[in-house]
Amino acid sequence: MINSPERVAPDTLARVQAEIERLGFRPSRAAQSLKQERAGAWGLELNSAGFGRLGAILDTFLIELTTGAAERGSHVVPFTAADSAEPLPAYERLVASRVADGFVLTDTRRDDPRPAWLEAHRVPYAAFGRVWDDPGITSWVDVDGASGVDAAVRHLADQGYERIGYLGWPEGSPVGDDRRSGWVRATTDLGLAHPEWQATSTQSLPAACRAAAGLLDQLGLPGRSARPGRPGRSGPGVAIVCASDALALGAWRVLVERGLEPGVDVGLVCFDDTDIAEALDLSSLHQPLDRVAERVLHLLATGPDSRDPAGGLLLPPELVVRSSSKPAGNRTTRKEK
Amino acid sequence: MINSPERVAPDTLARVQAEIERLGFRPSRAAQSLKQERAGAWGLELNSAGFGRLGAILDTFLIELTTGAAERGSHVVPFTAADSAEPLPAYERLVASRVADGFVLTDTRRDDPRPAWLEAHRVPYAAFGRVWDDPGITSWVDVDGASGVDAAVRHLADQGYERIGYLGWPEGSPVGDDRRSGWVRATTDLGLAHPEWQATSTQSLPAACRAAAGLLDQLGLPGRSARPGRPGRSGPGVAIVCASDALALGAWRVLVERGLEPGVDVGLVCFDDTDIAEALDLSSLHQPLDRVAERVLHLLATGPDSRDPAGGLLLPPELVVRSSSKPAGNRTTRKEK
DNA sequence: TTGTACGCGTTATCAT
DNA sequence: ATGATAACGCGTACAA
Repeated sequence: MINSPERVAPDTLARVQAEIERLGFRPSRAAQSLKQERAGAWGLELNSAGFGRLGAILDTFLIELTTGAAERGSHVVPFTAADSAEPLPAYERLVASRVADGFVLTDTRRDDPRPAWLEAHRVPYAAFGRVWDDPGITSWVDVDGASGVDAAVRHLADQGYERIGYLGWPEGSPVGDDRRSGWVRATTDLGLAHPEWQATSTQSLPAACRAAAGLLDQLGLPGRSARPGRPGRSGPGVAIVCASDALALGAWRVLVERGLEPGVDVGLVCFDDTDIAEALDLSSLHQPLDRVAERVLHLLATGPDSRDPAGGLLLPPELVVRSSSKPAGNRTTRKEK
Repeated sequence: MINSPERVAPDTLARVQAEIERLGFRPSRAAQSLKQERAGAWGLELNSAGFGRLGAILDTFLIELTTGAAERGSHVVPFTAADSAEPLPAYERLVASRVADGFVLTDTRRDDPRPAWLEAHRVPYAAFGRVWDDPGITSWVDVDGASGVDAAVRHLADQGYERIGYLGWPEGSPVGDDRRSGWVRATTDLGLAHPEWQATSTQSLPAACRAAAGLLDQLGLPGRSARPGRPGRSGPGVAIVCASDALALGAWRVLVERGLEPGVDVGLVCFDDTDIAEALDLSSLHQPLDRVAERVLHLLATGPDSRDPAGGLLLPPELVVRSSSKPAGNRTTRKEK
């Protein structure tokens, strides 16, 4: 009766509604789950690695996911795998005890055992991050790193920077290679290609600093000693695009140490738009996590769209322009909060 | 039979176990919840403010909480309040539909409506963060900011720093005032008290930089220009304790801009031990989130301990010593990863 | 249009 | 020691 109000007399409906209000009645989730044979919840594996790699991204994603799920009458159940190298038992438990109807995958990687296992057990899932192992799997959403970096390069070029280098992760990581390819593509298109203007580093700060320092030297940047009077510019504008906020922090540090100001002296754009980017006022590529969450939940609810067998969905990140990509000439005020 | 194996004949038990294995039987969580009239889950409100203020702390806390809950056979159900200023309806919904048996509160604040509401409705809860409004409530765990900062000051004094300033948040926030009191206490105890050696700032970087610069001037620190040859030390060692990693980032920037090296030239210790502290190699006060989570879950499971009516539990943070609090003389190697 | 009865999967109680 | 049964709260199919 509650679930099909149109089949009931108006006055009885009103009477029932009144009682519901009066008693504060809410259906019991457990009883609903039992009857409907579905939990009304999606599992989300929390692995410290994921939080680490994604920086402050995953917590925002969790909020979006939680909010979106609530709008669709579901919950998110976070869980951890005892051994993050062997995540399957944890998934199996949740499925077997029917705590989760399906899963949201994050931190997808090469040789990820989860998609195959979930397919084999006919457990619904949707991934934030491409499913790299099987192009036939389309149940994912990801952020288009290449087009993001491409846009960053074009933005820098628009701002007048001409010598645009790239500070990325060592080759081999799918995400890193994807992002780098955007730099290659855009600099080539713009006639600014210099394949040697790149450096790689892990996420560790000392390594990032070393890599950034080397890259800046390559790009022909004068050290602090060479510019005592701080003249406007010392040649064609130099800029760096970084594959992550952590790398950008290293580059930022080197700039500050050399007495250079991000933006004015060297352009800097990074990926992920975490707290760090905001704190340092760095231009950054912001991932549309709300739309990712929406899409993931949609995939979960409906299954991969059979009309769209082409593949998963690639969402472009949005470039948030801050002072680190504004040359002196282009800005009105400086360092105002 | 499963739940009281001692009341069953050994051979039948074995037979049943074998079938359980063979069939892969797992009790349905929904049916259990229905029968036992408890959800087996604890609600956790996710508000962007909390994630913001706590920095990268809350995501780690969530992992600890999730892991700990799993060990006790429960789950964590994250949820968001549509209007974070009016969180109660969201709590009410979860209670009414019996999705959560109780709640973990974070981001407790003055005039927090949640504890009173939960008490009134006899809903179990435990807070990470003191319940400021009612000293009679003991269902909380918190990190002892005062003793943490106290320890940081003593550590700096041990390392030979003598002029120890404090960079904190504006007065009025309970957490900030608590941390500051540790500085007051320790400097007084050590005979190093200089109430004027403090500055306040919000979490924003420009503000933090301004405050840090002013504080350093007060502490009598020479600028870069005054120490061209970089002599070992230019007077009694200067150090700053910061109320957060964000403030420390501001202080760090000012130091680097002035050509000073954290630790060698100016001691620096901060609170929270987020990625930033680790990245910049800053000594930091690490919150024992695993123990906080343990205790919160314990409180939830047993209710506030009636034998311990004194109040909640205050856990001391652990000082992680990195290069930013090691004067040149005390260190063996520098800047090694 | 309204009422009733069954069953979802467990657990606990009660006879056997 | 074991097997049968009721009830947890809801949704739905079917009867009235």
